[in-house]
Amino acid sequence: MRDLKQFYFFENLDDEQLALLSSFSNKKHFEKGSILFYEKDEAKSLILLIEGVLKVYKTDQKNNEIIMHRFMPISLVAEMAVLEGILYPASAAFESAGVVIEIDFERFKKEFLHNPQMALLFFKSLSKKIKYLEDVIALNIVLDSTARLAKYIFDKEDALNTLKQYQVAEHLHMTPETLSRTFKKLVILELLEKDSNGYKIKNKEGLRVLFE
Amino acid sequence: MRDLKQFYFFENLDDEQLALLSSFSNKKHFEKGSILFYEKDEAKSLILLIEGVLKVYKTDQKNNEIIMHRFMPISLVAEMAVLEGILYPASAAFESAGVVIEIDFERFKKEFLHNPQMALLFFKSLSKKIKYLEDVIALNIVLDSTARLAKYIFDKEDALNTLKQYQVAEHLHMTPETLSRTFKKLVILELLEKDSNGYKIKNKEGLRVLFE
DNA sequence: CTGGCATCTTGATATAAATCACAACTACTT
DNA sequence: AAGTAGTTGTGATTTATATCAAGATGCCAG
Repeated sequence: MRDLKQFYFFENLDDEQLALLSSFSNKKHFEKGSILFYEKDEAKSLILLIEGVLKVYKTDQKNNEIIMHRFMPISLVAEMAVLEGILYPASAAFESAGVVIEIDFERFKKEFLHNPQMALLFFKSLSKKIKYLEDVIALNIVLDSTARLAKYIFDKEDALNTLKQYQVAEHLHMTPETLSRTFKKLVILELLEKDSNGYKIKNKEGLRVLFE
Repeated sequence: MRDLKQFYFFENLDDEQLALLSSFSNKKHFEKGSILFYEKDEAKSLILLIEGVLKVYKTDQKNNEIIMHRFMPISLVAEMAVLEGILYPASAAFESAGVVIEIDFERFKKEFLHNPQMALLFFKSLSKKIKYLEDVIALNIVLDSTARLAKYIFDKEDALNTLKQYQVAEHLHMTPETLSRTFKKLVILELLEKDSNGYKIKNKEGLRVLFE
């Protein structure tokens, strides 16, 4: 119940509502690499990611993973499947240890959907995701790899060295080799510098020029 | 009011509710090329596209248009801005004559958000858009231009020659030159044939092989 | 029907990024 | 401390697609 409250989604619920919600919610822990759901599994619950990094991906015929979405806490994951009552269109796996809360959707619908405040929160969560996807499109289809990396660094200044480079490469839809070369290029341009902890921004406005 | 009812979104409303909704809704007609809203305009209404083709785009420093989204009827457009109460993050223009219904969001929120059925419809509409965007990502980032065109043709068999080729090229994020060459390739592979009305599918399952 | 503008096609060239191959570095594990 | 697996860096090569430049086709207006 405390876990539910920490999620901005539910912060406006009173204790009674929270207790009700807890009665059909379920907290689960996962290890790095474990699968949250597989493509074509049935979707019965709303899933809130509250800890860890979760990737949603498909595999093509050559067994390449296509990462559709990478979720950080706190997010609502793959709500489409539950809302539409269809099977999961992709698989989800943890890239770190993680924790989720599963909320039984039938009960949720019955008990909470009439609450306008709740509905509005839900809308916002979805539209946030829409914005995220639109950004992914703008980032990946329009910009070249240097610009993509520059924008990525610019946006995540603080969290710059939290992902492995090959994960960043996946996220930016380029190969690790290209990423490595692109980092080097930005160092040569004196926009970044590299020390024992990884890369650090040296000239933030210079980065901006590359993608705007 | 009849216009509202035709939108699947509202088909479950009774007459009283529809009348109420009409009282703060507004139907507007637009000519080809006209602007529905500009980037940084204030968003006060929900916008339903009920006729025509609407593009949502940004322009970069070189004045290239980046098309974020192309809407066909019947869609809910750019709801994020209203939901979050922020300025439009992109501009929208009609590529054909068009009709929209604008619904005052404040009133909508007050009158309808407590209706669970309505809320659920709203959710579905948003999640439909999420799915669309995920498809755009899967289509454009992962597939090469031949596969993109094959999938496009496969999905729109009937509406194959409704857009100009340069519009299709935009949609598939390739140049008209590349599109032309790719069409030719598919004809050589005997998956398509070309007659006076344009291209026609000759081997549909053959097309599928290219993108699956 | 004819000139003129849009669009589409085709060819030649340039370029960004993927791929392939392997070397260098890092961080665990026993 | 050495060995192994996982990660990152580098060079050489290939590939897909964009770009540049012209020509061909279609299509409307007078």
